Amino acid sequence: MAKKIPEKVVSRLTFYHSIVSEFIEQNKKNITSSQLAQRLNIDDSQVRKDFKLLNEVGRCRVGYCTKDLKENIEKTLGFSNKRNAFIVGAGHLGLALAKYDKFDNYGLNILALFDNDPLKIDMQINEKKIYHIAKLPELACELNVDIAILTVPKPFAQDVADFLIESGIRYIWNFTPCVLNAPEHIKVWNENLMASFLQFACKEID
Amino acid sequence: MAKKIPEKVVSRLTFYHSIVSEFIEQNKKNITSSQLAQRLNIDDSQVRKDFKLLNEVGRCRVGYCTKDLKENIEKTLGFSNKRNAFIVGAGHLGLALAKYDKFDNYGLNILALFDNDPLKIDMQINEKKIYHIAKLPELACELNVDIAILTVPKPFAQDVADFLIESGIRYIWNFTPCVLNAPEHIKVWNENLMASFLQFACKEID
DNA sequence: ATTTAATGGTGACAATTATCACAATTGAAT
DNA sequence: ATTCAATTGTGATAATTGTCACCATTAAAT
Ligand SMILES: NC(=O)c1ccc[n+]([C@@H]2O[C@H](COP(=O)([O-])OP(=O)(O)OC[C@H]3O[C@@H](n4cnc5c(N)ncnc54)[C@H](O)[C@@H]3O)[C@@H](O)[C@H]2O)c1
Ligand SMILES: NC(=O)c1ccc[n+]([C@@H]2O[C@H](COP(=O)([O-])OP(=O)(O)OC[C@H]3O[C@@H](n4cnc5c(N)ncnc54)[C@H](O)[C@@H]3O)[C@@H](O)[C@H]2O)c1
Repeated sequence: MAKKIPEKVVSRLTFYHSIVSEFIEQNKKNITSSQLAQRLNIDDSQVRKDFKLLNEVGRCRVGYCTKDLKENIEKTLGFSNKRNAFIVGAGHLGLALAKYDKFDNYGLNILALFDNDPLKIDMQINEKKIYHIAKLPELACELNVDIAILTVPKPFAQDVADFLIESGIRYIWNFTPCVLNAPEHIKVWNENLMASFLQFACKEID
Repeated sequence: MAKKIPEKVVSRLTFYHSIVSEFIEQNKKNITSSQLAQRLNIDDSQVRKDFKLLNEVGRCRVGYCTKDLKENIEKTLGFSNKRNAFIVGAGHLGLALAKYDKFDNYGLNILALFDNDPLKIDMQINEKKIYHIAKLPELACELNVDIAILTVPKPFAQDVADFLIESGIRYIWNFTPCVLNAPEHIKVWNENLMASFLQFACKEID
């Protein structure tokens, strides 16, 4: 195993997966590289190159078998390789992420949310409970969670991150507009919506 | 003008901007490539290469002037080049985006939100009003808006997108897990959180 | 004035990613 | 059976992106 899949390919694979799932729902047995390419606005040879990485073979004049393809993508991206995580900050964004149906299926198990607003404590969202942030160290240890999704307001982001790190969190998926300061052994992944928009804006609008 | 800035560089520039702004708040006059690199966990020569693209020159043993650098990044990324947009779907995610303070500063003007839930109509969020979705065609025309940020639940995504396109929307920033079907002249930009996580997961956690 | 060490600048190279062109295959039409 | 056209597979090539090594510069220390 352990074939390294390039970053961009990973991104496309998730899109292929989504489209293929749709085809399967519509009882379509096959899908061609150009059907996928058209939908994503990319070159069809790109699609075939991607599938070659997965050792997925198609048939001329027919395309790829949707069922096989879907399973292959799921295996490649490791959707069955579950990872546990907490959401920290049960505000609008935190709740939206907790509701996002894809995470559960795709290997990211969100076990609970945390907040410091007394009104929110003990609420349930999508079968996940909201705990007081003070409970996090204990629960992180107990449930063996080392991934946190950070969605608190900007002014508190650094302090909360420090607290998470003290609590044993090793991986922070950062949705706040702060570029966090963290020791080297902590992995921070900044979600960068602004950059995403600017690329959209530059590439597509100018 | 019109120097093309590569995609990855755009992403890093937004991070540099954030960190430099912080330095300026702290009254720091200069910042070095290695300070920036360390914070972002990248190579310091990368930072210098990026700045070379902006024609930003630093001084040996001193670094880059924070004020100049910030202005340069803002000019390069076109923050003053305002674009108007609507948010369609005023749920958790839509409201979180409406509250995200960065957009306004960085050239994306969100003028209003739209929903079909009577309870939400006429509410205000962050000085933006929520309108009934039926009002969208008229307002899009009147306010000259051709960008929509799509945050409705998955089952309605395609139908709503079709409606947006009929209403004159040309650019759709799609936050739903659907890969939308759209005619060629419509630009769709899929925000892909799953891919983002998988990259984080693969690169950093394995 | 001289030395030193931190820092920027840059060319060479390596790795990744995308595009193009076209041969090979094969289902379907005749 | 033969032809045709759609489709995959893939090598060549181009474009983008990242890393490394090392020189040049200069503020600070002596
Ligand atoms: N990066 C992005 O793309 C993006 C997009 C939208 C929003 N955001 C950011 O996400 C963050 C959350 O946005 P939102 O709209 O959900 O805000 P919100 O105000 O709705 O939610 C923040 C939540 O954090 C909680 N909180 C505050 N301090 C806390 C603490 N010390 N410990 C635990 N919980 C705490 C609050 O009680 C609240 O429930 C903001 O930083 C926002 O800028 C980022
Ligand atoms: N791509 C991502 O990274 C990501 C992350 C989180 C959520 N999401 C997606 O974003 C979408 C919204 O998530 P959410 O948590 O905000 O959901 P939500 O249910 O809180 O909000 C959806 C809103 O859309 C409104 N709506 C429904 N049908 C409509 C219609 N026809 N016209 C106008 N408005 C309509 C609803 O009234 C509601 O206010 C979902 O598709 C979700 O899967 C995507």
